[in-house]
Parts: sequence; C-alpha cells; structure tokens
Amino acid sequence: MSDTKASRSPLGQNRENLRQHNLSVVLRLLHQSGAVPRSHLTSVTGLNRSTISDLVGELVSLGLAKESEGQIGGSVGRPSLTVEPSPDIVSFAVNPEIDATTVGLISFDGRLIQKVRYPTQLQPDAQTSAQIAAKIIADLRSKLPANTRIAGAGVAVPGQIRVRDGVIRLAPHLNWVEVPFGPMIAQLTGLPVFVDNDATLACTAERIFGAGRGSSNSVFLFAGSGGIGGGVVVEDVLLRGASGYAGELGHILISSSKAVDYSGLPGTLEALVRRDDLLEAFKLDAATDEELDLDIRGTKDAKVIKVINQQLDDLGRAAGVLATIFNPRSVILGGFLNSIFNFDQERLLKSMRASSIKSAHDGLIVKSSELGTSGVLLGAGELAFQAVLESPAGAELTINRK
Amino acid sequence: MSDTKASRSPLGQNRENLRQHNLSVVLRLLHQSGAVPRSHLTSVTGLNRSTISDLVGELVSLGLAKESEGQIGGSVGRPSLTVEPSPDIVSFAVNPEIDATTVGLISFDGRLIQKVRYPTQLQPDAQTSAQIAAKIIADLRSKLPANTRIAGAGVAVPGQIRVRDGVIRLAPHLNWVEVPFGPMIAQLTGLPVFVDNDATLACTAERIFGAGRGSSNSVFLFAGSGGIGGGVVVEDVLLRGASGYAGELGHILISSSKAVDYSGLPGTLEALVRRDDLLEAFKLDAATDEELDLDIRGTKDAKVIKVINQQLDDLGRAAGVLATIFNPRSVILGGFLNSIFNFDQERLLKSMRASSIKSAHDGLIVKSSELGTSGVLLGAGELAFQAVLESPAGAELTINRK
DNA sequence: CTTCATTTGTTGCGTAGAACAACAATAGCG
DNA sequence: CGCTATTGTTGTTCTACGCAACAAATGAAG
Repeated sequence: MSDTKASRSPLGQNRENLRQHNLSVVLRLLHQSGAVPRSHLTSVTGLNRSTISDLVGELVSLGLAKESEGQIGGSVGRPSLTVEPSPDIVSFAVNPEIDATTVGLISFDGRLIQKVRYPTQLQPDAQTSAQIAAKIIADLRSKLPANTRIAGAGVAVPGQIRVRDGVIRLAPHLNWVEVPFGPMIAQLTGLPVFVDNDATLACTAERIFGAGRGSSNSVFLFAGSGGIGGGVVVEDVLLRGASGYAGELGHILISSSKAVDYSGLPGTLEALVRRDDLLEAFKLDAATDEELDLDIRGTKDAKVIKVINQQLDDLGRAAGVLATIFNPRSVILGGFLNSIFNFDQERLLKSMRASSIKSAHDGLIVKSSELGTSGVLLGAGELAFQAVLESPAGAELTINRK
Repeated sequence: MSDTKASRSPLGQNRENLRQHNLSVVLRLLHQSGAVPRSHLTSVTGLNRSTISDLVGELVSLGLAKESEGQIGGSVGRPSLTVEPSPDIVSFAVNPEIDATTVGLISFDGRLIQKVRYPTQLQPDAQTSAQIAAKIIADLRSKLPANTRIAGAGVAVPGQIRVRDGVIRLAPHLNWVEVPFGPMIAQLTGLPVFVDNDATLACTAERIFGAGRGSSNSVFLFAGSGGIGGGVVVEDVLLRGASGYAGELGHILISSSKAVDYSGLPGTLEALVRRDDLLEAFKLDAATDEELDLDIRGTKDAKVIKVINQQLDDLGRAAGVLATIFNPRSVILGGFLNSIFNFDQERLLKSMRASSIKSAHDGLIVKSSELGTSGVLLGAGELAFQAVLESPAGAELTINRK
C-alpha cells in the first residue's frame, strides 16, 4: 500500500511497539522542549506518574536523558524533577552551496553550537565539497569531549535528492547531476549520513523549533540564492509524496507568463519572483540576505518598488493557491520573500485573498521564519537525530574516539 | 498543537489504546477487503495467531464480524477460517442535489445495496430536502430485517461544510447558506448524522474501494454539475486542513484568464474547465454524465474538439501543479473530466508534463475513477461507519425497531 | 512557627493483553 | 498411508502500564 517502502510496517501493535512508542514520545518531547519538569511529561502524554518515572529512568540509563533536582516553576506541592535531553549527544550538519561549504555542530536539544563556513570557488565539484566537509567534521570531532556520542551527519542540498540512498539527482546551481554525495561523506567520516533538500530541512527546523511550532498545518516558502523551495506540514507530518519529491513549491504555476524558472517551467513562482530581479533593480551584483533586507526596508526608489509590488502580487497568488489546496493555519516565509513581505504586508495579503477561497484564508496567518540561515543546518542536524528519536532503545550512536 | 481540536489527544499509548487500536485495525481490514482468511489477518497485522484469534473473537461477540468454515484458497495445510464483516450492519447515505435528493443504503462491507432518487423542483429548500431524505430513510428502515443495526447517516453536499456540527456554510448550486442540514436530518431520523463535501466523500470512496486502492498518495479531481471538487490523500490520510476546507482543488489558479468560477475567483480550474462549455458546444441544454460521455466519445465536430482540447490543456496544467506539489502516485479523474481525458489521453499528459517538474511526473499515473456516481453515496455511508471502525468496542449502533 | 492542602516521587501489587510453546486438526502430495 | 505444511486451540508466561498507599517537599493560611 505504501508507495515508498517495499515492505510496509506491520499494522498491529504489540507490547514492544508500545514501549518503543512511549519512549519515543517522551524523548521527542525532551528533544523539542529542552528541559521540562517531569510532571509536565505525565500531563502531556496522559500516562501514569509511575510509568513516566519508569520511561524516564530507561532513557537516563540509555544515556539519552538527564534528571536533576533544579526545579523550574515555583508552584505549590512537591517540586518536580527536571528532565532534559542528554547534553553529550550531537550531530553534524553539512550544507554545500555555490560558493562555500558549511558545517554545523548541532546539540540534541536543537541548538546550533558551532558553525564553520569554508569558502570555495564557484560551483565546486562534489568530491571537493565532500572532502572539505569531512575535514571540518574531523576537526570538530577532535575538540569534542571524549564521552560525546554522535548521531550522524545530515546534509542539506539545494536540489532534488533521492533520500533513500543519499544521491543528489539534480542540483542545478551546483551543477551536480546524479552524485552519490551522501555515501561519499559517509565513507570519509565513517558516520551514518542522511541527505535531503535544503528547503525541506529548513521547513523541518521551523516546524519544530521555529515559526511552525504550535500549528499542525503549515506551508513554508523559502528563497535562497538558488530559487524558491518549500515544504508543507500536514497534521504535523512533512509532506513527502510517493517518491519523496513533494513540496517543490517554487515550481508551481501561477500565471500564463512565458518567463521560465531554473527547471525550464514557464509562469511558475520561481520564474516570476526572482532574487536577481531585485538585485538588478538595486543595481547590485551580489548581496547577502541581510544586506538585501536592509536595502528593501529603506527603499523609496519607484523602480524598485514596482519590482517589489509585482513580486508581492505573484507571491500572494502562490500563497492563495496553496491556501486553497491545504487550508493551513500559517504560511511561513523565509529569505528575501520575508523581506518583501515586510515591505508591504497588506499588498501580499490582498493578492492572496483575491486568489483563494474565503474558507481557506479566513484565520490564516502569514508570518516570517524565525531561524534565518541557521534553519537549514538545524534541519540537517535533525535528520541525523531521527533514528534515535524513533527507536530510543535500538539506535546506535557513534562514540567519539579522541 | 492540533489546529482543529481544542484538547489534543494524549500522545502516550496505554494498554487500553493498544487493544482498541488492534481491534480497529482488524475491523478496518475486514471492512475494506470483505471476507478474508483469518491467517491473512495474522500476516498483514504482524500479530500472533493466538492474538488474532482473540481479537476476532471479540469482534464476533460484539456482532461486528462473522466467522465461518467456508475456506477460500486451496493451499497446503489446515484451511484457515473465513472472517467477514457483519452483514447486518448498514448505514444510509444522503445526497441533496439541485434537481433531486438521493438516499442510498450501504452495507458494512462497502456495497451500495439500494438507491432511491427522488426528483425535486430546481433548488429545493433545505427543509424540503431533509424531509424527503428522512421519509425515504424511514421507508428503507421498515423493510430491513429486525436485527439490522444502523451505524448512522452520512450526507454528501455540493458545497463547503463545517464538519464539526454538520452545518452547510455555502452550497452555491443549491443556494443554501449557513444551513444546519445535519442536525435537521438527525432530528427527523433519530440517527447520528455526519456531513461532508461530496467531492471529498467521493474521494474517500475511491481511496478505499475504487481507483485509489493500492496507492497511499493520490490526487482526486471530480466534476459534477456543480463545478469541480477534489481531494488529496497523503500517506493514506485524507487532507483536511486546519479548519477542514482543504482540497478545494477546483479553485486553484492555473492561468491569468479573467474568467471566474462559482466562487468569483478568476483563472481557476473550475473557471476554465466548464461542463456548460461542453454542453454549449454540443448545443445541449442538459445531459447526464453518461450521455455526455457518449457524445464526447464519438465526436468529430471541430468546434467541439477545440473546446475539449482547451479543457485538456487546462486540466493538464492543474494536474501538473498538483503533481509538483504532492508528487502523488496517481491522479484520478471523475465525471466529465474522465470523459475528456479518455478522448485524448496523450494531450492531457503532455500538458501535465509541461507544467510540472520531472521528478514529480515520472511514474505518475493518471486514471479514471472506478465508482462513478455511486462513489459519492459510498463515501457518505463510509462517514457513518467511522465511529465503529475507530473504536469497535465503544461505538453504539442503532438497532432497527420495526 | 505550625498546620494544612497540594502536588509529586516512590514502591509494591494487580492485571490486561500479547507472545510463546505444545498439541491437535486438516489439507495436499508422493 | 505416511509425510510435510499450515492453521486453530489451549494453557502458560511475561511485559508494561495502572493503581493505591505512603513519603517528601513545597506554598498558603492561621
């Protein structure tokens, strides 16, 4: 029945599944919320005090959680123990870009501890980029405490990925085609490696740690130097599709325009809302997202404003289509999409309302992403944590050898 | 976290949940597959033989299943018992349309046993339609065997529904606005009543009993007399959205055309692919889907062909957008959309490929719906079965009193 | 400061429900 | 007719969660 997996997971639940599920639920709560009072776990899960005590005990003995007496709130009654995710579990995040390869060190509670950006020539080949990443990871590992355990490495790539085996099928900006980038890094580092699309991962990060918290149905639109990517969260689950390529929201058709995007499709969001058009209007060759944001914020140039307005209208149309299809609670914008949105929020909203049914845009919130550029790395690091989160008792972590 | 429900369901699983889950899984299998050998249940669920024996036993004692010795396959070993869903559980399906109100009697194994269509004046008011439905239901009930149990009534309405309380917010073709149609029928019949959009329900039916079987990710596009509706299935779950209005696929933007749809939106699928345009080309005032299908099948009229081609191109664009967003395994077409698709499949596919990324349309299958007009009724009947399927031990069925 | 109510942790016990093992039943096959 | 394969049945075992009773630790009221 399942499209992606050959052998479907068994439908029935036995005692083992139950225990594993409950361990997973508790660990996920810790992972997402950081330190919480143990009593909080009982109320959220609906499980008995003694059961939570047992579950947390097992997580502690697995080295995945820590219990301490430092209480948090000052309410009546016996103070609850504080439970937190283990501080000595980490993962690495790798992000090859057109002009640099970046590696991040991510803690188990979802913080970007360290970030190393290594500039390269334009469009480095995959081998080079993999070697750079492996080198930085080795460096970072040598500085980690000896008892640190490593969940693995997650890789965020601007392109279409075959998640199953970590092969990059097409990354237009890097000019990589059918490159087994995941296996390459796995071989160089000896770590388990997981690869996915960068926008998808930024979406994951925002969902868990950023602007997507608190809503189970969200649409994300992220713009980087390499066009527009996106992601959709439906009932707290990220949309993947039958073969894993869902959520390519930059390539949705929104007009009859002949302008084409990087995939050669005409009239798409990515073809009409282009970062380069903004740069051109500003007469700039290049700019970081922060610089561009400042420029947009202060502009009075009629020509620039015309470009921005056009983009707001088009972005609004895309948001409207997505609102009609998904009826989400929130639409979250990242990169320069966020900058133009803040330039004239009402204009985007008006265009969105004009291209969606009322039921869909009633109560819909459009808002900015919160994690900025670190979202991609957090999302990649998150990939590596998935195995532990899914089966806390069964996952194997690499112990850092000095 | 959940957008629709105020109090979220507890995340933890206890033994009670476990039992209920396993009962539910087994009953769902019976409901969807009809009679199956008991051994089949063990292999699909992954549960132990003795556990399945116990579960089936409980379902039998609840009157939800039946065990018999009529074996099915002729393989080696001791023949397995045959388990089937109880034949004396039914539900009713109600479908108010612009010129008639139809009631169906649905069996627990998903068959449309009987169908009564009661023609009305154009745009009957809701009170009238509800009374007609209640009358037919009462008639049908009087003919049912005495021990029959009734799960409830499902209502399929061409419009936007607030599922929570069964209020029709807007049904343009019926000209009903903010009508508590569900409660009206509930009062007249004394049965639990559930209401949803007709296209959504047709989608549900196709997913379980029709063309959607076997793929976990599908997009449905259905055309009735009242425009185009749709539904999306993601990982075997129907897309609902934050407030339940997701999947209004007729209202997605696919061009810059000024033509508007029934909701007043310009350039949408529903605005461009119109049944009325086809009728006009054929110089017809009205026609059933079957008549229209025959006309389309045999046409050589250049003017008609031009209309069809235009519609195929536009439908292809919509399919392309949806393919890019969802990366489904299959796109399923119903109503006259299916007729024009069969007129020139390649043209639609070509247009779809031209408006979607390769990864999304590679391996994508476009196909016809299988249930035709009975899909809506099956889906509505399915609504009423949900409570039993979700908690087999806890659901209350109405025993038919003669 | 004392007392009380409140909340949480801890411990031992009860039990639901799934797995397991051993055996019986029933089929096809040579 | 014996052999193998598969399934149903029964009694037993055991895991993991709930429950109840008690202890511990706090704030609030007097």
